[in-house]
Amino acid sequence: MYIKIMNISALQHTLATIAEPNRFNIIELLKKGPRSVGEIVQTLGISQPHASRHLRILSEAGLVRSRSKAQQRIYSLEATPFQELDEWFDSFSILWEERLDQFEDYMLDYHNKEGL
Amino acid sequence: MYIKIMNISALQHTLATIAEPNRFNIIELLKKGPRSVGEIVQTLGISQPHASRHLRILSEAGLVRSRSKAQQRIYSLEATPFQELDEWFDSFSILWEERLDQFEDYMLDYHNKEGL
DNA sequence: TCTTAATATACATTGACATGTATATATACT
DNA sequence: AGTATATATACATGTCAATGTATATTAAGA
Repeated sequence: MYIKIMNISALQHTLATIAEPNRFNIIELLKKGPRSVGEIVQTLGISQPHASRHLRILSEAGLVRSRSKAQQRIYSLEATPFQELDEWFDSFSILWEERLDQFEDYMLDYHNKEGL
Repeated sequence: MYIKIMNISALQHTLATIAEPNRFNIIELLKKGPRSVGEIVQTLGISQPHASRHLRILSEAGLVRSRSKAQQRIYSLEATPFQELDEWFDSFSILWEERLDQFEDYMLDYHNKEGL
Protein backbone atom coordinates (compact mmCIF):
# COMPACT_ATOMS: atom_id res chain seq x y z
CA MET A 1 0.00 0.00 0.00
CA TYR A 2 1.24 3.46 -0.85
CA ILE A 3 0.00 6.99 -0.55
CA LYS A 4 -1.10 8.56 -3.78
CA ILE A 5 0.05 12.12 -4.29
CA MET A 6 -2.63 14.23 -5.88
CA ASN A 7 -2.52 17.69 -7.34
CA ILE A 8 -5.11 19.35 -5.15
CA SER A 9 -5.45 22.58 -7.10
CA ALA A 10 -5.95 20.63 -10.30
CA LEU A 11 -8.67 18.63 -8.62
CA GLN A 12 -10.34 21.81 -7.42
CA HIS A 13 -10.26 23.31 -10.87
CA THR A 14 -11.69 20.17 -12.42
CA LEU A 15 -14.44 20.05 -9.82
CA ALA A 16 -15.37 23.69 -10.32
CA THR A 17 -15.50 23.14 -14.07
CA ILE A 18 -17.76 20.11 -13.78
CA ALA A 19 -20.02 21.70 -11.18
CA GLU A 20 -21.62 24.17 -13.57
CA PRO A 21 -24.96 22.61 -14.61
CA ASN A 22 -24.62 23.05 -18.37
CA ARG A 23 -21.13 21.63 -18.38
CA PHE A 24 -22.28 18.78 -16.17
CA ASN A 25 -24.95 18.00 -18.75
CA ILE A 26 -22.45 18.22 -21.60
CA ILE A 27 -20.22 15.75 -19.79
CA GLU A 28 -23.10 13.37 -19.17
CA LEU A 29 -23.91 13.54 -22.88
CA LEU A 30 -20.31 13.03 -23.98
CA LYS A 31 -20.08 10.01 -21.70
CA LYS A 32 -22.36 8.29 -24.21
CA GLY A 33 -19.87 9.09 -26.96
CA PRO A 34 -18.42 11.94 -29.05
CA ARG A 35 -20.81 14.64 -30.20
CA SER A 36 -20.64 17.66 -32.51
CA VAL A 37 -21.44 21.13 -31.20
CA GLY A 38 -24.71 21.10 -33.11
CA GLU A 39 -25.77 17.85 -31.52
CA ILE A 40 -24.93 19.19 -28.08
CA VAL A 41 -26.91 22.35 -28.77
CA GLN A 42 -29.94 20.38 -29.96
CA THR A 43 -29.85 17.80 -27.20
CA LEU A 44 -29.38 20.20 -24.33
CA GLY A 45 -31.46 23.08 -25.70
CA ILE A 46 -28.86 25.76 -25.08
CA SER A 47 -27.70 28.49 -27.45
CA GLN A 48 -24.85 27.73 -29.82
CA PRO A 49 -22.48 30.44 -28.53
CA HIS A 50 -23.27 29.28 -25.06
CA ALA A 51 -22.35 25.72 -25.93
CA SER A 52 -19.13 26.77 -27.63
CA ARG A 53 -18.15 28.84 -24.65
CA HIS A 54 -18.70 26.01 -22.20
CA LEU A 55 -16.88 23.61 -24.49
CA ARG A 56 -13.99 26.02 -24.52
CA ILE A 57 -13.91 26.09 -20.73
CA LEU A 58 -14.10 22.30 -20.63
CA SER A 59 -11.32 22.12 -23.20
CA GLU A 60 -9.05 24.52 -21.34
CA ALA A 61 -9.60 22.48 -18.19
CA GLY A 62 -8.47 19.42 -20.10
CA LEU A 63 -11.78 17.62 -19.73
CA VAL A 64 -12.57 17.34 -23.43
CA ARG A 65 -10.79 17.43 -26.75
CA SER A 66 -12.10 18.09 -30.22
CA ARG A 67 -11.33 16.97 -33.72
CA SER A 68 -12.46 18.56 -36.96
CA LYS A 69 -14.80 16.89 -39.41
CA ALA A 70 -15.50 19.34 -42.23
CA GLN A 71 -17.08 22.35 -40.54
CA GLN A 72 -18.02 20.29 -37.54
CA ARG A 73 -16.07 19.99 -34.31
CA ILE A 74 -16.50 16.63 -32.63
CA TYR A 75 -15.97 16.76 -28.89
CA SER A 76 -15.11 13.81 -26.70
CA LEU A 77 -14.14 13.26 -23.08
CA GLU A 78 -10.56 13.02 -21.86
CA ALA A 79 -10.00 10.18 -19.44
CA THR A 80 -7.29 11.52 -17.15
CA PRO A 81 -9.09 14.18 -15.09
CA PHE A 82 -12.03 11.89 -14.46
CA GLN A 83 -9.66 9.17 -13.43
CA GLU A 84 -7.99 11.52 -10.98
CA LEU A 85 -11.29 12.57 -9.46
CA ASP A 86 -12.35 8.94 -9.28
CA GLU A 87 -9.22 8.23 -7.27
CA TRP A 88 -9.79 11.24 -5.06
CA PHE A 89 -13.29 10.09 -4.19
CA ASP A 90 -11.94 6.63 -3.53
CA SER A 91 -9.94 8.21 -0.73
CA PHE A 92 -13.23 8.87 1.08
CA SER A 93 -14.13 5.19 1.13
CA ILE A 94 -12.85 5.01 4.68
CA LEU A 95 -16.07 6.84 5.55
CA TRP A 96 -18.31 3.97 4.51
CA GLU A 97 -16.07 0.94 4.65
CA GLU A 98 -15.79 -1.07 7.86
CA ARG A 99 -17.82 0.35 10.70
CA LEU A 100 -18.26 4.09 10.46
CA ASP A 101 -18.76 4.57 14.20
CA GLN A 102 -15.59 2.68 15.05
CA PHE A 103 -13.69 4.88 12.66
CA GLU A 104 -15.14 8.03 14.14
CA ASP A 105 -14.44 6.90 17.67
CA TYR A 106 -10.90 6.15 16.66
CA MET A 107 -10.43 9.53 15.03
CA LEU A 108 -11.89 11.31 18.04
CA ASP A 109 -9.55 9.47 20.37
CA TYR A 110 -6.59 10.06 18.14
CA HIS A 111 -7.53 13.67 17.82
CA ASN A 112 -7.97 14.26 21.54
CA LYS A 113 -4.71 12.57 22.40
CA GLU A 114 -2.92 14.89 20.01
CA GLY A 115 -4.25 17.86 21.94
CA LEU A 116 -6.00 20.43 19.70
CA MET B 1 -24.85 -6.25 -13.91
CA TYR B 2 -27.41 -3.55 -13.44
CA ILE B 3 -27.75 0.11 -14.16
CA LYS B 4 -27.49 2.33 -11.13
CA ILE B 5 -30.05 5.11 -11.00
CA MET B 6 -28.56 8.31 -9.69
CA ASN B 7 -30.17 11.54 -8.64
CA ILE B 8 -28.45 13.88 -11.06
CA SER B 9 -29.53 17.16 -9.51
CA ALA B 10 -28.34 15.95 -6.11
CA LEU B 11 -24.98 15.11 -7.63
CA GLN B 12 -24.77 18.54 -9.24
CA HIS B 13 -25.56 20.23 -5.96
CA THR B 14 -22.98 18.17 -4.11
CA LEU B 15 -20.37 18.93 -6.76
CA ALA B 16 -21.05 22.65 -6.68
CA THR B 17 -20.79 22.63 -2.90
CA ILE B 18 -17.47 20.81 -2.92
CA ALA B 19 -16.01 22.88 -5.74
CA GLU B 20 -15.66 26.05 -3.69
CA PRO B 21 -12.00 26.16 -2.57
CA ASN B 22 -12.57 26.86 1.13
CA ARG B 23 -15.16 24.13 1.39
CA PHE B 24 -12.87 21.78 -0.50
CA ASN B 25 -10.18 22.49 2.08
CA ILE B 26 -12.61 21.99 4.95
CA ILE B 27 -13.55 18.62 3.51
CA GLU B 28 -9.92 17.61 3.08
CA LEU B 29 -9.35 18.53 6.72
CA LEU B 30 -12.43 16.70 7.99
CA LYS B 31 -11.33 13.63 6.07
CA LYS B 32 -8.61 13.31 8.71
CA GLY B 33 -11.27 13.33 11.41
CA PRO B 34 -13.83 15.54 13.20
CA ARG B 35 -12.82 19.12 13.96
CA SER B 36 -14.29 22.03 15.88
CA VAL B 37 -14.98 25.34 14.17
CA GLY B 38 -12.07 26.91 15.96
CA GLU B 39 -9.69 24.23 14.75
CA ILE B 40 -10.93 24.68 11.20
CA VAL B 41 -10.47 28.43 11.46
CA GLN B 42 -6.93 28.05 12.78
CA THR B 43 -5.85 25.36 10.36
CA LEU B 44 -7.22 27.00 7.23
CA GLY B 45 -6.59 30.62 8.19
CA ILE B 46 -10.03 31.88 7.32
CA SER B 47 -12.27 34.14 9.38
CA GLN B 48 -14.61 32.56 11.91
CA PRO B 49 -17.86 33.85 10.36
CA HIS B 50 -16.56 32.70 7.02
CA ALA B 51 -15.94 29.20 8.35
CA SER B 52 -19.34 29.01 10.02
CA ARG B 53 -21.02 30.11 6.84
CA HIS B 54 -19.28 27.49 4.71
CA LEU B 55 -19.99 24.85 7.33
CA ARG B 56 -23.64 25.80 7.18
CA ILE B 57 -23.63 25.39 3.40
CA LEU B 58 -21.88 22.04 3.75
CA SER B 59 -24.38 21.02 6.39
CA GLU B 60 -27.41 22.01 4.32
CA ALA B 61 -25.97 20.04 1.42
CA GLY B 62 -25.77 17.03 3.71
CA LEU B 63 -21.99 16.75 3.46
CA VAL B 64 -21.24 17.28 7.14
CA ARG B 65 -22.99 17.01 10.47
CA SER B 66 -22.19 18.58 13.81
CA ARG B 67 -22.51 17.66 17.43
CA SER B 68 -22.23 19.95 20.43
CA LYS B 69 -19.48 19.73 23.01
CA ALA B 70 -19.91 22.58 25.47
CA GLN B 71 -19.71 25.75 23.39
CA GLN B 72 -17.90 23.91 20.64
CA ARG B 73 -19.47 22.43 17.55
CA ILE B 74 -17.63 19.39 16.26
CA TYR B 75 -18.07 18.83 12.54
CA SER B 76 -17.56 15.55 10.73
CA LEU B 77 -18.12 14.23 7.22
CA GLU B 78 -21.23 12.35 6.15
CA ALA B 79 -20.49 9.29 4.07
CA THR B 80 -23.46 9.09 1.71
CA PRO B 81 -22.90 12.00 -0.69
CA PHE B 82 -19.25 11.08 -1.13
CA GLN B 83 -20.24 7.52 -1.77
CA GLU B 84 -22.68 8.67 -4.45
CA LEU B 85 -20.07 10.81 -6.14
CA ASP B 86 -17.59 7.97 -5.94
CA GLU B 87 -20.08 5.79 -7.79
CA TRP B 88 -20.78 8.49 -10.33
CA PHE B 89 -17.10 8.84 -11.15
CA ASP B 90 -16.85 5.08 -11.38
CA SER B 91 -19.26 5.35 -14.30
CA PHE B 92 -16.49 7.11 -16.24
CA SER B 93 -14.15 4.17 -15.88
CA ILE B 94 -15.17 3.07 -19.37
CA LEU B 95 -12.98 5.97 -20.51
CA TRP B 96 -9.77 4.43 -19.24
CA GLU B 97 -10.52 0.76 -18.97
CA GLU B 98 -9.81 -1.52 -21.93
CA ARG B 99 -8.47 0.29 -24.95
CA LEU B 100 -9.67 3.86 -25.20
CA ASP B 101 -9.34 4.02 -28.97
CA GLN B 102 -11.39 0.90 -29.48
CA PHE B 103 -14.09 2.36 -27.32
CA GLU B 104 -14.06 5.62 -29.20
CA ASP B 105 -14.18 3.92 -32.56
CA TYR B 106 -17.09 1.87 -31.37
CA MET B 107 -18.94 4.91 -30.12
CA LEU B 108 -18.32 6.77 -33.35
CA ASP B 109 -19.62 3.86 -35.42
CA TYR B 110 -22.63 3.42 -33.20
CA HIS B 111 -23.28 7.09 -33.29
CA ASN B 112 -23.05 7.39 -37.05
CA LYS B 113 -25.29 4.41 -37.66
CA GLU B 114 -27.94 6.03 -35.52
CA GLY B 115 -27.86 9.06 -37.76
CA LEU B 116 -27.23 12.19 -35.69
C1' DT C 1 -26.17 37.55 36.94
C1' DC C 2 -21.99 39.13 34.82
C1' DT C 3 -18.22 37.90 31.95
C1' DT C 4 -15.79 35.15 28.75
C1' DA C 5 -15.49 31.76 25.09
C1' DA C 6 -17.26 29.60 20.95
C1' DT C 7 -20.09 29.80 17.19
C1' DA C 8 -23.85 31.61 14.26
C1' DT C 9 -26.32 35.15 11.74
C1' DA C 10 -27.29 39.73 9.35
C1' DC C 11 -26.17 42.86 6.04
C1' DA C 12 -23.66 45.45 2.66
C1' DT C 13 -20.18 45.16 -0.96
C1' DT C 14 -17.60 43.28 -4.52
C1' DG C 15 -16.21 40.30 -8.12
C1' DA C 16 -16.60 36.46 -11.01
C1' DC C 17 -19.16 34.14 -14.27
C1' DA C 18 -23.21 32.75 -16.89
C1' DT C 19 -26.23 34.59 -20.40
C1' DG C 20 -27.80 37.14 -24.66
C1' DT C 21 -26.86 39.41 -28.91
C1' DA C 22 -24.02 40.42 -32.55
C1' DT C 23 -20.31 39.27 -35.34
C1' DA C 24 -16.15 36.77 -36.91
C1' DT C 25 -13.91 32.63 -38.64
C1' DA C 26 -13.65 28.26 -40.94
C1' DT C 27 -15.03 24.90 -44.30
C1' DA C 28 -17.69 23.13 -48.09
C1' DC C 29 -20.32 23.58 -52.26
C1' DT C 30 -21.69 25.59 -56.73
C1' DA D 1 -15.73 34.21 -55.90
C1' DG D 2 -20.07 33.92 -53.61
C1' DT D 3 -23.16 31.58 -50.57
C1' DA D 4 -24.47 28.44 -46.95
C1' DT D 5 -23.33 25.78 -42.88
C1' DA D 6 -20.99 25.09 -38.56
C1' DT D 7 -18.62 26.92 -34.89
C1' DA D 8 -16.02 30.46 -32.28
C1' DT D 9 -15.32 34.97 -30.27
C1' DA D 10 -16.42 39.80 -28.45
C1' DC D 11 -18.79 42.51 -25.59
C1' DA D 12 -22.33 44.22 -22.55
C1' DT D 13 -25.45 42.95 -18.82
C1' DG D 14 -27.26 40.82 -14.84
C1' DT D 15 -27.02 37.71 -11.10
C1' DC D 16 -25.34 35.00 -7.56
C1' DA D 17 -22.25 33.92 -4.14
C1' DA D 18 -18.00 34.82 -1.53
C1' DT D 19 -16.04 38.14 1.63
C1' DG D 20 -15.74 41.61 5.52
C1' DT D 21 -17.64 43.76 9.49
C1' DA D 22 -20.69 43.95 13.08
C1' DT D 23 -23.70 41.73 16.09
C1' DA D 24 -26.51 37.92 18.02
C1' DT D 25 -26.78 33.43 20.22
C1' DT D 26 -25.31 29.63 23.07
C1' DA D 27 -22.91 27.70 26.87
C1' DA D 28 -19.70 27.81 30.76
C1' DG D 29 -17.61 29.68 34.88
C1' DA D 30 -17.12 32.90 38.77
